[in-house]
Amino acid sequence: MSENPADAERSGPRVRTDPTVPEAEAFVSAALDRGSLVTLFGRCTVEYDGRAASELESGERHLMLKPDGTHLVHTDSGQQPVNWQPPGSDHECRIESDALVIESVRTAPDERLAATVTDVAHAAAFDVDDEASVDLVGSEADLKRRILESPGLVEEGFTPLSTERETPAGAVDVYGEDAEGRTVVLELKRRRVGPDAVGQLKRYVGALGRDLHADAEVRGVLVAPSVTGRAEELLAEEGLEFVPLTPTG
Amino acid sequence: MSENPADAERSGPRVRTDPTVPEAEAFVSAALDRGSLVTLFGRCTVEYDGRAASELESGERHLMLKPDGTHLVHTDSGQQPVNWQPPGSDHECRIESDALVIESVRTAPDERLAATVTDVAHAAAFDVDDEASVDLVGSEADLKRRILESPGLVEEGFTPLSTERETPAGAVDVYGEDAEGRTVVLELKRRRVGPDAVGQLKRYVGALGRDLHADAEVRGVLVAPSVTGRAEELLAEEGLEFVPLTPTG
DNA sequence: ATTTCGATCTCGTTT
DNA sequence: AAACGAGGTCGAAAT
Repeated sequence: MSENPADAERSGPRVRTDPTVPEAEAFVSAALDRGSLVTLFGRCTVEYDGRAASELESGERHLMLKPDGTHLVHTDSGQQPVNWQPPGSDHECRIESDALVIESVRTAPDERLAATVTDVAHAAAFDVDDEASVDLVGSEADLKRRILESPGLVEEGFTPLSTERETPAGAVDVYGEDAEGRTVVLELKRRRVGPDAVGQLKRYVGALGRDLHADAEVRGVLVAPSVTGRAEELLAEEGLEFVPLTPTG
Repeated sequence: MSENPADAERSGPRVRTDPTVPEAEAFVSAALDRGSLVTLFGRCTVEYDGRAASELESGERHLMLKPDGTHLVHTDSGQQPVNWQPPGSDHECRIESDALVIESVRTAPDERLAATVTDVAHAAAFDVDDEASVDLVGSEADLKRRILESPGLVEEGFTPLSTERETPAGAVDVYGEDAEGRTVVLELKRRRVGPDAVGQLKRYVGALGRDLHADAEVRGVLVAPSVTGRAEELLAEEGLEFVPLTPTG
């Protein structure tokens, strides 16, 4: 297919509605070569093989092909794509048995997604200009910042000494000492936590206890907005503590 | 905006290229009322407030509005949307200061995503017909099936007794006994595992030990394709075992 | 390249 | 509604 004159003139999106399969193949192929973001809507089957394997029978779906290799297959419900291929893949498209096959492949791990589109209802190609990146507030990093600025929020007399303290069990979130000079390990979570975080904290406390003198007392404190019932039991069982605190004031 | 005659005739997607903001507002509003899947491409800013809070400065992005309330904002890279709103939200669109504002709101938790589109390059609405669901192979459920069919894969003489065994720490993946009649707890993972899975297994073994007689010996076995170094250390430290096995033969 | 852990994790299941 | 764990988790930082 030769370049559509209407496309050459404009700088905006290129669009085809109800193209034939050969038209769609030429359109998508050219758009991928140009490094555009490509979207398609139509009836297709989808096959995945790699870390697992999956089959998706014929239905209408929305496909998105990103220039970084991402391939997303969306239905009309759910936040997550029904099928996908991660960034780093190579997109290829071809015609096979009168259908448009779009295949995205990557290595390490070896995996492959193939969408076979029998009816293309719509195709579009966008050249994306986006320099901005998202500015987020309310993460665990914000909780850490809040504690370092106001250590008294954890408890009267708490003094942070390090946020990079390495242990054989990994790096602890915040390492410091209390008013009596006892070692304190903080495990931070931005939201309500379950038993997993208690396990993590326990590993840090144990590893740090072995790292220091045998007679050293190490306190473990979980800092989060709240804890579940099971996590509370585990905390008591392990002699660990909890301080309620949110990432934002 | 009155219904475009070309739209009424066709059953396929409805499309607008380079609409004015009022045209786009009417188009999106009608499509949302119809329960269509709506996509837009254009220059916008995005604001989120809820579980956290974020700002995204002006740039070109792809928006997807699903009839279930999902709102996805994609850039030209990355598998994940740069901003989003989960299913269960209500979409609303309006004009504000010559821009198209699309806001998706939900409660429990209270959160809100608003995209302010200053230039609409493309808008489309699709009525999705998709009955099929994905058929996946290679999950943890497949690994469990494989073990129940061939318990000898775990070890000679292993006998599964239950896959629903409840403990105070939750339900164990597989509960059984070895050739000597000792209780065995299996924790299954479909892929290479880190320290978290060891912690999980340890909780089950501990809970089951307390549940049974005080003198009962409970073996804990992690079944997965492989383990990381730190997980291996933890296994040894806790007296737990590892059996290499993949979900698929 | 691998390991580790956070995430506005999402999603399903069960209580 | 809350809790709990899986996920083809993804993504980023550290090693």
